[in-house]
Amino acid sequence: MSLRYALLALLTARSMTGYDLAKSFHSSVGHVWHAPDSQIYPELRRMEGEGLLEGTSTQRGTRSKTEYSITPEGIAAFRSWMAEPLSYAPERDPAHLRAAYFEWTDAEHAAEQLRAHRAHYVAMREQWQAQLESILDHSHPIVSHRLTVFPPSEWERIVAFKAFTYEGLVARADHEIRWADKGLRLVARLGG
Amino acid sequence: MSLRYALLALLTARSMTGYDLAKSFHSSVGHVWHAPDSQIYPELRRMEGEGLLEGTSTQRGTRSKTEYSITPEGIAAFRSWMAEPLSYAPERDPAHLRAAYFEWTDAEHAAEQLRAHRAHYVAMREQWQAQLESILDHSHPIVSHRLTVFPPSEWERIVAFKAFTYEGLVARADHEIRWADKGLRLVARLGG
DNA sequence: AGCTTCATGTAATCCGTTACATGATTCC
DNA sequence: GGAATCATGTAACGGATTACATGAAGCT
Repeated sequence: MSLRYALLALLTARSMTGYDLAKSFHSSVGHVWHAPDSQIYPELRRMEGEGLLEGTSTQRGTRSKTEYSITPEGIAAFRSWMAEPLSYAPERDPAHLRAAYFEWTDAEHAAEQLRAHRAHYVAMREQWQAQLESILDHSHPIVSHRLTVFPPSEWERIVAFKAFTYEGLVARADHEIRWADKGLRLVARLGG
Repeated sequence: MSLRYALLALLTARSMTGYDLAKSFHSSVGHVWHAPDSQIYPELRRMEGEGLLEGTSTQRGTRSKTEYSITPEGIAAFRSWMAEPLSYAPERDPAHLRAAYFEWTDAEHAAEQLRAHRAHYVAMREQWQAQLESILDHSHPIVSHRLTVFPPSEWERIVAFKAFTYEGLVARADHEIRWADKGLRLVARLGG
């Protein structure tokens, strides 16, 4: 359900073809809300059908591409989603589920899982940190373009909320890394 | 996919009827991996069909109940899942997605979301903390029963890994609470 | 001549969500 | 007599995953 709002968010800054949108998506909001292309294209179609987007197809030789722009109804839908209370999905955490039963495997396997957990969040942390830095110094292409289409009075808010978001994610990654390290020490102490 | 392993985990300690299993589930593993009854019952059937569980139906008047016990194949499946590397689901975080675009709503709505985020994790923290305490002092009914069926040499590991799991979740809740507080200060500073 | 990028998807399947359904028994 | 608990589910739907598919244009 959030996918469409992530797409609308991008389209508030500029119109794009499905392909460009998918690319922008992967290099920005996609770090917070992942979706594969195979979900993006059909969703754009559906949104067009519901009047949230307007699509203009252009032919170029045999190939066609569709440029999507957000409609006033799309903006209204995005705004009303923004004001709606969020509902929190019930917890479903495979890594912690695993960890709770580590006594069912040996020290080596348990340590391996924890190293994988650590590595995963180190990689995520890197991505999020890179996003954060490019947001703060305005070098992020999507954010910097957004600043050109909105008045300077909004710039601080635009940047601050995105920075706040990614700072939260970086801190979360740090927490997961610390948790994995603690687990590794525990496994080492308890042995196999 | 994890649901069945969460169910197997419970059944490694004792056989139970579907109903009792569902109840145990909600008061233990369910805090890490949520599932509604409507998912649990059919999953048990499927697992029985695959030979991971053995079900014995007993009639009591007009009603019947099925007692499930884990089979050797079930134990093997659980062990092999425990040794398997985990695959990490791509990030999909509605709260952070929202926060990234707070400039699209007013200070009051943004603050409201952050207060809801905070309240959600305060409630989760309480649950996780309660689990943690009852694990550490062995008053948790499911854990304490587990200790009676496994040799004392395993007790330390059984308890330590569960405590480690819930400590991680408590710390995560703390992090989310701090993030929300930081957001509230930011919203207050930037105004509406 | 071959690799990357452009430009789109379809199909099958699975997992999970939501809402609804039923009726007996035991405890107060 | 009424509420809580026992004891199960089914049905419909929706979102996400995985694998696969196609083929041209442009750059080296």
